[in-house]
Amino acid sequence: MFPLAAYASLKDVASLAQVSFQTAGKVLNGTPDVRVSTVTARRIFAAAETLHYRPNALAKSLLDGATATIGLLIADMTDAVSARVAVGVQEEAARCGFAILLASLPARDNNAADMLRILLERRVDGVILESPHLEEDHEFAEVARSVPAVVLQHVLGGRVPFIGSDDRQAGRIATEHLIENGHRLIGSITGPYRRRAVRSRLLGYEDALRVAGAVMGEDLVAEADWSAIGGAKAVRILLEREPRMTAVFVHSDEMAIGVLRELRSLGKRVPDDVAIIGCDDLPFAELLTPSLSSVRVPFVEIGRQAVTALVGQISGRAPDEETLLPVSVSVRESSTCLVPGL
Amino acid sequence: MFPLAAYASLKDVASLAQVSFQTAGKVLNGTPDVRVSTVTARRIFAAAETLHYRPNALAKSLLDGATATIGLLIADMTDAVSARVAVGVQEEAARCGFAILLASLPARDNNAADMLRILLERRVDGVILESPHLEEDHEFAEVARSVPAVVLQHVLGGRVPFIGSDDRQAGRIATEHLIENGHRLIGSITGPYRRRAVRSRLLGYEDALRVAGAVMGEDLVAEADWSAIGGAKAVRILLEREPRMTAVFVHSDEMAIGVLRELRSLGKRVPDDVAIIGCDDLPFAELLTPSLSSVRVPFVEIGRQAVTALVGQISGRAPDEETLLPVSVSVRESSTCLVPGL
DNA sequence: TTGTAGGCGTTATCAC
DNA sequence: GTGATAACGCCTACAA
Repeated sequence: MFPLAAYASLKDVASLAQVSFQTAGKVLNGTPDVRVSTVTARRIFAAAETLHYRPNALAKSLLDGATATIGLLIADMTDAVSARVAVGVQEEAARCGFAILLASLPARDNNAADMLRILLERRVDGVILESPHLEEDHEFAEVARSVPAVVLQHVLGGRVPFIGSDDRQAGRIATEHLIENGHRLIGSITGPYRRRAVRSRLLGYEDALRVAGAVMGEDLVAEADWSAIGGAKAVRILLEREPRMTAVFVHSDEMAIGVLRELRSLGKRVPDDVAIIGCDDLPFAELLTPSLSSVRVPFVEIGRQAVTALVGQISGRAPDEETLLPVSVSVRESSTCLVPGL
Repeated sequence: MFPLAAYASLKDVASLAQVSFQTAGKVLNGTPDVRVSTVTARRIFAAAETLHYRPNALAKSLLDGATATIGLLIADMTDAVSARVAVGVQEEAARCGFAILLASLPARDNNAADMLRILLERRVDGVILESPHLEEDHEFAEVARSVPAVVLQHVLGGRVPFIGSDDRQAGRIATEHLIENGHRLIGSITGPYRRRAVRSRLLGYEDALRVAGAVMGEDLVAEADWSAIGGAKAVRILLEREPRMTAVFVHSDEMAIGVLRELRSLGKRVPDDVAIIGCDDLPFAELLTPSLSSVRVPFVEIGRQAVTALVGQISGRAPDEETLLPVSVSVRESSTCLVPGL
């Protein structure tokens, strides 16, 4: 309960052990050429023990210019996706001996610059940037390029190593899954078009439709805002435009919640009347009724690989410009007719 | 994309601006007695700009013995509860100008000591400790007492400021809610007894039963392990012991998922045959079918207040020994008969 | 108006 | 075997 000033220093230890602080340092670090009498050494260890001595990493960092700390900028930790990424980052960082300096930026105030300042002033060895809404921010991209960094969403001008999931594949396999279940008139409820991931998923969706010779058209696509309410509105619009639609690929599980609710209140059964597949495969997907099929995105793994790439980069290895992790389909009730053969 | 060594220092700025580094420092810090010619000042600012100068917080910390950084030890960020606490911590810390150094400890290896070492060596000004499974760890408690700290679960020997929710009240109001809905034979599915929060909730449950003159007894209580599967097993045991039981207070939403499933597979309707109320009120509670009533615990607020208390403590204010935040009941379908008057 | 001196806790190098 | 010196980047107090 005593203030930081009470952290013991090497000098405190040394004076208690009655040696010079350099000797104390050598002994405590196990320096190879420790030609110190066993008695002295024991005295030093004892002193360190009683004073709860802990080396001051700040001083060390000042010397060798590295902090063994990674800055993690996360858009919103409440968000299940961000939280999962953070877990992966933390796990792998711990394994590599790196600490995590955390900064998150509630969308309300656009204080990304402030947050980055906090990280950079503390001399993090590199940063991992997860902040979708800054995808089009010039200054943000500039900073990302000025420091060892890995981004989890594309950044204006590129030239920063990117780790993410294969969004085009996500759109494709989701749609293929619906096609395999006999659907031909398949809609899509997307996130905001300005997000690159959204456009990629849309491309994948179209890939699958084209290959299958299924119906395509603007009427079948509705843009929403990632929210459940947005999803609900979008599905209503789609059904007005194309009442015969029998399946929908929704770009996020969150929006899919709204879709399921809206369909229920419209008297449509899922999956019998309309099949649904979401995207992200968050834990709650299997808790919904009907349970929600979804494209599994390996968020934790993305976090882990971001650290791997960043640590590599910090130690001088040239990083890959882009790493795309594969996704898969988690099949559940919302996309599979309970009466097969239909 | 260049290494940390490339961070510009005050000296770099000074030599580019052709002044001594002390002058540069004064100008950039806006020191009150800046009697520097406007031209010189402008030169210095320009130099700082082109070099992307950022003060080195490490060096500053070395001088004044404070890092404006809080260590956050979180049991498991995957856990929705921990994640919410982290959000509150991050929010409030940002507001107070503190950074967060994150350490989490996957239960598997008991490396709490390692994690704390990482934080302490980096000279955090204080720590916030959320690690339920260390509630009975002596060494852990010892460390918590040796540094400005706030704990989010009780700690062996006490004497560390605690912030949490009023668990006894949680047990009481959950049970009262069931009683008000006409139930007399009310079971409880708890977390592990060794957890203090569990024992408190149990006390609150008994308080409510006693006041109402409702049935009490060991047969009505089953201990589980926080998991959905554990919840499922527990409810089956309770019903074997007391088939007439009409309501259950479950100590976590996670366990309540298992309870809902088990009841469904036993052919029991919720809430008509058995009413359920969970605890935590995580976002998924309202997504379940039937939607789950739950005791709302203000996790984000707990995180915020932990920071407030810690920052106070760091700046010398004596902290409260214990702060208990009030909880409330979120009423949903699982605990309220759709046919009122029954 | 600008520059100098000393020190924060370390470690590396080198001398006794 | 042990200790002195210098350096990392910054700040405060003081001298020119």
